[in-house]
Amino acid sequence: MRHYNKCVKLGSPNVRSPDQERDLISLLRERGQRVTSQRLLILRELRRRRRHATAHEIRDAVLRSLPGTSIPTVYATLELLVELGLARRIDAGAGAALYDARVEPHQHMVCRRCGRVDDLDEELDAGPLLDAASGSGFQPDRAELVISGLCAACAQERAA
Amino acid sequence: MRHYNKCVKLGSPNVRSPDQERDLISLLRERGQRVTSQRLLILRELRRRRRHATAHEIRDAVLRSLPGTSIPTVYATLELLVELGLARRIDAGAGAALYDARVEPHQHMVCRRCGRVDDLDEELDAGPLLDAASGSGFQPDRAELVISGLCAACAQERAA
DNA sequence: ATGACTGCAAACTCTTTGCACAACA
DNA sequence: TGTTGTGCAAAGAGTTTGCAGTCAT
Repeated sequence: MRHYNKCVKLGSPNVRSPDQERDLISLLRERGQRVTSQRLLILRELRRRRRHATAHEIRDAVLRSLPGTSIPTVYATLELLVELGLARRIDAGAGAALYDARVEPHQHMVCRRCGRVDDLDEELDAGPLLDAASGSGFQPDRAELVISGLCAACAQERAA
Repeated sequence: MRHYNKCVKLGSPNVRSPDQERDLISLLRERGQRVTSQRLLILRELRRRRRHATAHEIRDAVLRSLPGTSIPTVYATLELLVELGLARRIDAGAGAALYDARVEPHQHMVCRRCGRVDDLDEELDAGPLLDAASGSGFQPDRAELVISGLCAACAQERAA
């Protein structure tokens, strides 16, 4: 017999206003899936950050208001959010995967020295590429551009 | 005292004709680095494959002609080849990193179901993106586009 | 009440590191 | 001969899996 932390109930004072997560709630109900405090808070934390976050960063943040939240739950929830179209997963280099609540199209710049990832809000005309992909029998879903190089800080350090 | 496998000497019958790796040899000599049979064979194996390969696939292939080749050596060599501009590293999804001897610009399609990675030989006009990146202080190095979706086989299976 | 979800522990994979020996130059 | 490179073992990081117990519905 093992000892388990109790889950925090939905009515918990830590999960007061799920107004911001209405979209998640209705998507979950549509699919017959449950609305849990973990799911609400993980999305809230992801949205609160301007920068991309790793699963572990999200977990640390969620732990403050929802102690006991486990890493497997964070991973499962982030993957669920991606599936629901409420988050994006960015594979930048070998390290940890990044998650981002900004789902509107934008590109990323990855520093090859410090690993920093920044957004690049510039239009990308991926149309011809997607057409070419379709032509080969592939069913394209989305296109993601990653620009690698040196971030401003690392470039300056290296010049010195 | 530990027991070590002997390295295979350069003159080994397994590394007969390094003609195809002349570029690697001269690059190494320029930098004062050594020409080893591991480096020659790893590049040869990488070039022999039409598809991208993981470090472990390369190791398995190299092991046949050069028993004892170790994983750390394969990783170090692949990274060296990338640094020398003779190979490319592709980060497609969470799994293993892929390496590719095709260094001329081309894009990749990743199947979100089976993980298959295919080349897409289509021009990508990343100029404006790179300019925008430069404008923000970033020093762009290269741009890589990954299109995710369903490969032909998986799309067909799913339709059935 | 019941089945989906969570926490926990541990396994798994990929990659990197430290050190002793080997081999290119 | 000197120093770079390699093999080996093991550590490290990130992620996934199995199972028992819990909570939204």
